[in-house]
Amino acid sequence: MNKRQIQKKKTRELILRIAKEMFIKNGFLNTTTSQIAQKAGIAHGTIFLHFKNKESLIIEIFDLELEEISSTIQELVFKAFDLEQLLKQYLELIQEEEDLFVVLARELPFYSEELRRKILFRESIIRSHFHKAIEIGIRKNRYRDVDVATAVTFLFGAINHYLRLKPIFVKEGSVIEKFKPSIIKTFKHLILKY
Amino acid sequence: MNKRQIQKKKTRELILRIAKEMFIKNGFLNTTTSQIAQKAGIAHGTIFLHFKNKESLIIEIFDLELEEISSTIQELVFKAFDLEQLLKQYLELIQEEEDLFVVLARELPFYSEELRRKILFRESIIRSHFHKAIEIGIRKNRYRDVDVATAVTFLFGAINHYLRLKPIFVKEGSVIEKFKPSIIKTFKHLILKY
DNA sequence: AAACTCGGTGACTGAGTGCTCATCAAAAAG
DNA sequence: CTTTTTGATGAGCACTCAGTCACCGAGTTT
Repeated sequence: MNKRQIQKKKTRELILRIAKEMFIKNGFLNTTTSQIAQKAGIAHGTIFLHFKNKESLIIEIFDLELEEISSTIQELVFKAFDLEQLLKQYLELIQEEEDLFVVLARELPFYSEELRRKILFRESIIRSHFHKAIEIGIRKNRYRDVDVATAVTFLFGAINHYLRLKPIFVKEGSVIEKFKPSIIKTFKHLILKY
Repeated sequence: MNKRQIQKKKTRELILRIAKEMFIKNGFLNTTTSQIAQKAGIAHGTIFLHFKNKESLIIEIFDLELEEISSTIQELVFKAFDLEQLLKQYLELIQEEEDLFVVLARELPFYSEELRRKILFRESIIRSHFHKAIEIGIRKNRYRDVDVATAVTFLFGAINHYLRLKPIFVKEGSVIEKFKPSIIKTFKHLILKY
């Protein structure tokens, strides 16, 4: 790898890093390519030297992210095949660093078919892990015999509902931190036998 | 009221009606003022004769809508002070005609402070009704002693989750209709004693 | 019937967008 | 050292948007 190739790779990675940062902070639609270029300290046109267009830029970022989160969750499920632990660790995971997926999911209806399909695919992966964990609890006779798919929707919906509102409440200084433990506690309470 | 004033009022109402229709269909951000004017058969500039800007247009629509839904829900709670019935009727209500609020909530993070506050206010009204209904169930010893606020979030989250995905699934022809009864059934199952 | 009023018009503005391409300069090749 | 290659540049393109304003003509008043 010569000097030119190294520089090129570096610029490419810089764009990816800055773009991801800004997409997370402001969403996809609210981030302009000019802003990305400006913050990265490169020319506007450089972005389109490395990526066909704005969409293929986020798709690459999303795919990298998907790979990472998939292996993380997979690991998580293997380590803790128990709903409560899984739930707790998942909440910590998405709490720790603002997740690109969560931000993208907010703008879901406005994206291209391709990106939407990818986002829903990621969602289905996470859902399937919760599904499995609940199913096992039922089989072990620890959980009530509920409709698993709907229970997962409740769970997922509550988490997303919280994440959707989080940036607003955080900005307004309201305390919503107790939400995390209470989600775990309540769902446990709801699903455990007596 | 002379001819001119009648015409003016008529035009104003036409704009409100068409705009609401289009905001529901395509969202606020994806509807242009030109589109509204074109569909209403008026000049683009006429809109700004009646409303200061695009935002004050939707705010007026939203306020009218809020008034209507508030009284409807209030009535609903008085008629059926029981969670299952309330839930069922609420789901039917938002199912029947695509709700402006639901559409707006999808774009929530991208709006002005004022509009966001209004949307969250409407949300809090609905939540409080569910809250009340669950609390009563617990007091009557029919429901399990859960954390009510979180239970409402589960419920609300599940409904919103469904509504958020609905337009996508409907477009793709997938069947999601069984979701509505299963949400009621599962929540009832989760919250009822034994 | 003339003068005035005022709601409606739509070409226009200017700020923004994603994206392009002639040009440049530094690195690589000869 | 000279020529060629190539990544980066940024002014500028075509386009979209919300919002403006000089003008028109029907309605109202005198």
